[in-house]
Amino acid sequence: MTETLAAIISSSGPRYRTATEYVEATLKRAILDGTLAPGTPLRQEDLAATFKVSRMPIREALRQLEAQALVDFEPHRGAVVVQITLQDAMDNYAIRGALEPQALRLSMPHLTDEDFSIADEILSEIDQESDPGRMGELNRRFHMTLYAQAGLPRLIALTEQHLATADRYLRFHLAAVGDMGQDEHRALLAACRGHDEAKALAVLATHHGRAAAALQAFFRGRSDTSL
Amino acid sequence: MTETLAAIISSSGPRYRTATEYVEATLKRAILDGTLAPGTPLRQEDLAATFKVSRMPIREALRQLEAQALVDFEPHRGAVVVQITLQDAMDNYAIRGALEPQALRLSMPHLTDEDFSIADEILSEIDQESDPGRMGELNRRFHMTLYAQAGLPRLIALTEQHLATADRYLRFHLAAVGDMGQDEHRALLAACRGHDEAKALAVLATHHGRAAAALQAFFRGRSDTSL
DNA sequence: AATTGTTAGATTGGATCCAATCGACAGGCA
DNA sequence: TGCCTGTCGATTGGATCCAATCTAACAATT
Repeated sequence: MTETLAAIISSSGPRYRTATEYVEATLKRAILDGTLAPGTPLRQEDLAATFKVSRMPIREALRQLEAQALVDFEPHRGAVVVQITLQDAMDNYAIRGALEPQALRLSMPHLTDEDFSIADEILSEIDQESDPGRMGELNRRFHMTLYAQAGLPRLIALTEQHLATADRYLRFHLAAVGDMGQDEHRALLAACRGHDEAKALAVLATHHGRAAAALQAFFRGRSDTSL
Repeated sequence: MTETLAAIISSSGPRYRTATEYVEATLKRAILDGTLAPGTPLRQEDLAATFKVSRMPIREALRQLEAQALVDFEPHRGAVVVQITLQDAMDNYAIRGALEPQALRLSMPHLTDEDFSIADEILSEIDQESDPGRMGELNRRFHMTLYAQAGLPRLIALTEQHLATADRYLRFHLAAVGDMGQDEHRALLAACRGHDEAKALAVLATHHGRAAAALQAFFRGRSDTSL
């Protein structure tokens, strides 16, 4: 874990205002993209050394991640990256199955031609991409583009957060199915272009249903339901 | 603020495992029930003195509250209780308008007679209650009773969290309307008893719509949209 | 008089230190 | 042998300390 994490750290992107912010964002990315596997214990001392800060910003960052259900905290026993369970995955699909249609409904009437062409472009990129991590990001960006005009920042942020945690499952889905439903993506985009709300919502529901079913199948092929 | 907060602290309820847990739960309750008004600056030193702990557990608790969008953090300027804006309230209604029907749909088929009688009892309590803070809690418990059998812990927790933040608006709603829709509560419960999913979802949508409209009216009667 | 530069106090961010708790292992005892 | 218990190292929870930054008041200059 340490090498890869150190690599992420040095690959400087945006500048952060505080160490806590920086640690939180980096750890979050590492958990979501699988660099930090489920169940990994997060030793404060080790992380402090890796990030070259004291334990305090680490602790604050871990608390924030706890509130986002990305790490589990057990008093005096430390934090671990939360496991991926079939239960949690289904839970996530149920939440997104509620939030995304709402976001889409509110956003659809205000989508612009520019939004549509951005979405088009993302779909092309997905076709050419093979790296699962990057595909997850593109998938998320495609969906969020369609929800972006909902006009309600909290709803949008919440939806994005749950789409992001789905990245953790998406890699298994990809392993099982091989594609991520580009046909449905295109059908969804077409329905949005045509301002056909009913059609768009139906396609979105199908999209979610297929993904959930694929993930269930993946877990059924395994002995345990956690990982 | 200090007196009331101190009262909350001394009114010992459950025992907490760590000071951080305790501070977080107490601050959260104080923010949600209005003891800590929107915009209140949260000085770490003051809170530490009030809670009789050092600043560190305070900081960790504040970070968790930040992740729950209950306090705003500005680097080197401290934390303040987030403002209540019409925008945020509408955002909250949109989120609950997505989550609660989903929770109800999944829970309804598994509701037991005991659940129904618990819900009955809560409705009676609401009738006899006049304190706004306590009414908010009872309202939340009524709704959550109907969602409790959804079987998906994250969905339930997320729904409860957003119902809880609604307590912050509920007092204005109560001030404007005077009652909290007990007729609709009873209609909703009856529909659940009769396993009439369509009816229950329709009543729930009406319930939300009325509440949102009342809150908009309340804000329209004011010069600004924040508070 | 208004604006800008400066400085002191308050407050937070981060580091270091100490105390409390947990886990593992070794040894005593039935 | 199996179980209980006590001790020790590792690790976290919490306290204290120092550095960085912000705010506000005041002085100086135009």
